[in-house]
Formats: sequence, C-alpha cells, structure tokens
Amino acid sequence: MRIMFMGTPEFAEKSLKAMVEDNHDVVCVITQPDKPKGRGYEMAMPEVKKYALLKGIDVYQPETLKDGAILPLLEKYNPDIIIVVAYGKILPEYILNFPPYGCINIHGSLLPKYRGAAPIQRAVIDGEEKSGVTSMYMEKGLDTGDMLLKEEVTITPEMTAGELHDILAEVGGKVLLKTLDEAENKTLKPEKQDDSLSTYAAQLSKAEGEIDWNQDAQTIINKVRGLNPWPMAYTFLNGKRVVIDKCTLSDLSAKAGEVISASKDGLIVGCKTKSVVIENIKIEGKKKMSVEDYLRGHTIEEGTILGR
RNA sequence: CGCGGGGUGGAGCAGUCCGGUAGCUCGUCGGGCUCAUAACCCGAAGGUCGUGUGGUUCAAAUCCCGCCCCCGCAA
Repeated sequence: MRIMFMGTPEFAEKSLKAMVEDNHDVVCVITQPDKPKGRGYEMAMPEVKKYALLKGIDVYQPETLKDGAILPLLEKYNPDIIIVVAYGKILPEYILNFPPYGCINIHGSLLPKYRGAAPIQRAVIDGEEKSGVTSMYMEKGLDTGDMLLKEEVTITPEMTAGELHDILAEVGGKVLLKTLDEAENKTLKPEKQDDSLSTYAAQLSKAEGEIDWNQDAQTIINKVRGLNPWPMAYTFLNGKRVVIDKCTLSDLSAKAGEVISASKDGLIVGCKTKSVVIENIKIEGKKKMSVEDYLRGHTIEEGTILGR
C-alpha cells in the first residue's frame, strides 16, 4: 500500500520508523513547519522531518491544510492510506475522504479516555495505573473515530510522563504495524467509542506547572511526574523559581508549603495532607543540583514557606 | 541580533560596583577525643579565578575587548 504519513514530534517519528524498518511503502511525509526554538530562536525541524530526510523520503511542511491546500499532494502521491500520529493539525474532510483505506490515527491513550492533545501526561497527572495506545479510523471529531486495535501499558508509581511517552511511542509503532497488516487483509473490526466514557486531555501549559501546596501530597507527586520532562513543576524558594523534577511521599505533616527539614537527604515539604521529599532542585539560572549540594553554599531555614 | 543569570581548589557559594598577592561551608587525607558516630578538636593537601599566552595598569578574579560553555525566561 502507498502510505502517506502525517506526524511531527518524536512520538510520531517512532511510528514512521517502525513502518520504514518494516519495509512499508511510505511515499511522503507531511509535518509541521520548522519553528524557532530555544535560546537565540534557532530554527528547529520536527523529529519526523529529520528522520524522513535521513531516509530520503519526500517531506512537506504546509502552513495550513484548509481549502484543499494539499490536494495536489494527495493527487500526486495517490496514497492508499494515510497514517496520522501526533501531527498537530485537524484534518479537513477532503483529506479524510481521499484514501480508499481511510485515515488511521495512533493515539497515546486507551480511548475513549484521554482524547486530545496531552493524553500521556494527563494520565500520569491523574494517577492512572494504566495507559496504552489505540489505533482508530479518523473522522471529523477530535479522536472520536471508531477504534481498531489497542495495547495496554502499566504506569508504575514512579514513572514520569517522559518515560511513559517513550514506552507508548514504541508500542505505538507496534500497534501501527499490526493495524496496517489487518487493514491490508481487511480483517479490522472497527468498534464505536462509548462517548459517555470519554474524557478530554487538554494541552499542558507552563502556568500549570506551579505547585499548589494545598493539594494532597500524592496529587502533587503525580503532577510532578506528569509534567516531567515538560513543562516541569515548579515552586518558589525565597522569591526564586525552583523546578522540581521528582519527589516522593513522606508521612510527616506540616503547613502547606512549609519546609519541615532541609538536610542532605532532601527537602521535606508539607502539603495539605502528608508531605513530599524533594532530593533535587533547579534554581533559576542554575543547573539541577541535589539539595545536599545546594546546602553547602546556601541556607534554607526550617519553617520557610515555599511558593510566591 | 528576542530577554536575563552564571563559569573561582572535588561540591555549593562569597569576593568583581569601590583593582593590590584567594575566602566560607562541605568533602578528601593524616592525627586526636569517644563504647561509638554523619558529632567534636588539631593539622594537611588541593585553585594558571572558563578562555585568549589579548588590552589598560606599578599591580586584575576584580576594569575594557574577542571567543567558548552552562542555565532560566520566552517561543
């Protein structure tokens, strides 16, 4: 089958890679335009583009898909099927209706739960114990199409969103290959999503990273895990922004945000219930360092309240 | 040219504005005290102060210039 692939970040790159290595006929790749990124606003290309260039696959980066913008591409490459993984734009109907085998999407959750932009992170933030990958036929609604194949993955209590992401990206590739196989053999059995069970995983924002010490310790821990490696959870220490990459549960309790103890073993901070232990901190302008190292050159008074 | 912080013995910092032969806390090593210790006491080692073998100066970690690297914001 002639496959057109649409995807952008690393998560999508894994699926593309899986197909290429399985010798599928990926005729072209559509991804988001390069964007200025990082310090100095250097232009950065999407992971999918890098990989496609490496493999010599044609790459297109349209600003928009609206009004038949890529109709010429569809006609030129005449794909039998379009695979979409974390592309980042809504597909207009003229694209959805074009390929004879339809448009298939790989989504990082067990649908109908966590439809939307940040399914992986939201699952971790919510303290879910399992997640997974679902393949589905695409339709007009956002992640509402009929489901095809699923594979579950266990979320361990320590796992960060980044770790889960990496696992799901690999699983996504596997599920995609299986789905393609069945599509070709016409053995897929589309299953309607039960809309009453659906939840929506909204895009993460930077502002969401600020820790609210009035939440339960476990809630905070989940948030810290779910926002790692991006956008990261943070709080304030003596007026400076401090990023927290990880924390664990402690049974001690104190006022919300109060530092119960600061030692080489870490910082113990009170929450609404119980408290959390923070071993590493990243102060603005500094590298990540252990609390032990930080205390060699600074003092954190017990009773200090974290936050603004 | 997006905004900003920083590069000082192994670690974290001070000193830089107001130039004058390097300091603090910890670690390391040796010794002592102690039933014992991550505690305490005594002593020691270890730094071309990111870099150019740059400029100014009698004298630069400190002032000026170029370059490299790290980090936060913002995207």
